[in-house]
Amino acid sequence: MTTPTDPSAGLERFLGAQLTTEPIFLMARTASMGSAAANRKLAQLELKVRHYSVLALACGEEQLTQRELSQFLVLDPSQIVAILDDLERRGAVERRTDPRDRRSKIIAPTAAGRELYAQARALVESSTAESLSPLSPAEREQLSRLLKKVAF
Amino acid sequence: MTTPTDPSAGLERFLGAQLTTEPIFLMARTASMGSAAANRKLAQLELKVRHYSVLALACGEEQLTQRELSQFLVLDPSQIVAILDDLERRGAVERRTDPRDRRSKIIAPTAAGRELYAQARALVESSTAESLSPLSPAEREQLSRLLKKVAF
DNA sequence: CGTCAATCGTTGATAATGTCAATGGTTAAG
DNA sequence: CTTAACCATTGACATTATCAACGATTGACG
Repeated sequence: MTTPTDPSAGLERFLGAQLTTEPIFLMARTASMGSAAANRKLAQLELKVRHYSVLALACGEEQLTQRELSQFLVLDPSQIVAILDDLERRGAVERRTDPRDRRSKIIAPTAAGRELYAQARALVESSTAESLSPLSPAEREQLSRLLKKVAF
Repeated sequence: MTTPTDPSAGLERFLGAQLTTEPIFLMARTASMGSAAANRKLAQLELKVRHYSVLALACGEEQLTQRELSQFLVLDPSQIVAILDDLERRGAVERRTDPRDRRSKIIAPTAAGRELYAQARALVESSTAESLSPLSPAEREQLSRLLKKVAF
């Protein structure tokens, strides 16, 4: 189970580079590698992290409109449309016009959607477990905590 | 100096969502917002983070070939070509064929390039300062440390 | 009540990025 | 001297990002 073209090969020489200090670079790199890894795993369900994220939110407690999805995921509303078209075509979610505001639509998961989410979630979990393997459990907690603080 | 369309508006309702637990999502969101903010600042120098990153590495101690740049930045070699075309056209860097292996080229900064880097760096610093404002100095250190551990 | 501005999802056009195969020049191994 | 591998580059193509416009709906205000 070797990573195809491991990006961290013989780069030790440059670890002292000033860029390595910049959080923006570190975040870009980790996010890039992380989602790439997750995408590889999710491929067996014909999903991408984008779809997974939307599905996850749809399966949550709170009901989200597409507008809220776009804000939460930092994606253009038009992209949400595309993602939902995919998920709806697969019968994983439904669009229900919000009775309290008939302009917006609430995204609701189907039974199959919840099932799909469960499987996808397991894959993502294993993926992040691998990605964060250089960290101790305590450090992973720390990382999540700090990221969450920054993200909102 | 207000952020155009602040993505963190009235999202408190969803902070309990399970997605918020997933590091992959948190990293994607922070990286997305972070680089967007940095790009806005760098725009006044007609730069993007991509260019900044390459320029930064070029200005570092170690000499990098394009191949090494592509690995370090997790970008396809062809994209490095495009970025270097931009930077070289601006007279910020030069491509020098590596005397020890005439296949590869070493990227070297010009005087103007170093000057440009200095300005860009200041902008990026201020951008990350804003992005990480919810964190204490100690926490920022922590975050960088953990990210670096994951990134390599 | 009726206007009018604002908002939502959607579509479509266009730019920016990502991905991948193929090429000429170069190198290392045998 | 041949062959396989590697590098930068190009070009084709897919994915994603960005933005303007539209019909439908809402809320505010006269």
